[in-house]
Amino acid sequence: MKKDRAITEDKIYKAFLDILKEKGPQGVGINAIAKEAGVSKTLIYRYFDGMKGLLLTFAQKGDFFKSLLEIDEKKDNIENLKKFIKEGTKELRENVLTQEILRWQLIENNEDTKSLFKYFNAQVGKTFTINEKDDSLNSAFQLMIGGYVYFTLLSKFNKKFMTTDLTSETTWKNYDDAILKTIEMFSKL
Amino acid sequence: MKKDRAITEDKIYKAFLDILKEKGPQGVGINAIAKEAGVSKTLIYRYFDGMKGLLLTFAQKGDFFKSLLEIDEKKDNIENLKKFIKEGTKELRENVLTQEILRWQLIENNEDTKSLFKYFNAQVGKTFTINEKDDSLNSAFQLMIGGYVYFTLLSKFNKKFMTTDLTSETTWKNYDDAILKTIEMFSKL
DNA sequence: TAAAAATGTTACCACTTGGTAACAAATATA
DNA sequence: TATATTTGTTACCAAGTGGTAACATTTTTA
Repeated sequence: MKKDRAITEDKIYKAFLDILKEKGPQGVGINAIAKEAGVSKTLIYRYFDGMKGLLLTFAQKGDFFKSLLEIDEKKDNIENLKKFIKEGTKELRENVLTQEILRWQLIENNEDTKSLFKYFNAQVGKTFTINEKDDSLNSAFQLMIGGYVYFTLLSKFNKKFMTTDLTSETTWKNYDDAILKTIEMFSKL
Repeated sequence: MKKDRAITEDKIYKAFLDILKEKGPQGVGINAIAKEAGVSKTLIYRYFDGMKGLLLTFAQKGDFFKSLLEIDEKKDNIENLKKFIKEGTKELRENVLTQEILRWQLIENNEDTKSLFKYFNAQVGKTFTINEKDDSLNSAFQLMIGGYVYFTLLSKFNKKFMTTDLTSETTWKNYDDAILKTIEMFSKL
């Protein structure tokens, strides 16, 4: 049998990502990862120092949130901000990995996840800060982004929120428009 | 030893509520409940038909969300709506049980939780529908409520969101104000 | 009071969890 | 080539999971 540590490490890491994407944070466990990777779990401890190290590697590689970073960073005028919102919300709904990390932060925060959340949130902070001038716009904006995250996560298990269809593309467009409209109104004050 | 089924059922149910409040959805398990109640787990199956029945009982009793129902239902004018928002958000931040059910909906949806979520969401729907007229106000309002829920749940494990302090009372007041302000602006269109 | 029914506990089951020790096989080094 | 070293698997461990069967005790009914 051929032996290659680099390949094995890759198999483990890929298995971790796949499980996180498919089963969410609850599915991520040593046994499950080893099984998915088709490899003995001993190697996860030897090469990654277990779950803790695996999450640290994940955090440092920063495989999440990448496409958002490519968006134009200039958010000083309304036009750029609009574009940023549109791209950002789209990215959020498409990037399952990012969704699962956000979900993760809602259900636990221990020694293992500590590093992951720290790196992730630093990344979010760098990307999502807008203006410090208007305090009420800032709050309104935060709430709406938070709401967008909430409904995105909710849509994994629920097709509807009250009467709103979370599977409909129109719903998300309405959300986008509502954010843009709100920002415009606040800007005209 | 004294034997009384009613008392035992109560101990089990209370234990379930306590665990859900303290440990969240992940802490809720047959063994944990039996231990907390100080009772043999066999009785949970005999009296409640296991987890499934326990959640059904919970759903039907409707111990969640109760204080919100006492708020004046008239939300036709701005003043009443404002009051409703203020009371509603306060209730959300104080009612841990409601928070944990909301959290639960973000991480699973199986045969056991089905009934619970159904009853709970029906209750939410009855309480939170406002106006069907203005579509963009509705979307904006939903997003902000969703954001409020998101940050409330997030605050259990995270003290901050970006630069915002989620433990500060001022933060939540800012959120309240932002919602009210947004509603006012939309109403004046 | 005697029999039947309801209530409760103990002990077990098979399965999964994270974690490690012992060993075998392949690769690198001398 | 001989010997370390690295890579990998198997087999185990203790603890925890949901679930049930067998048994003891108390309460109710006849």
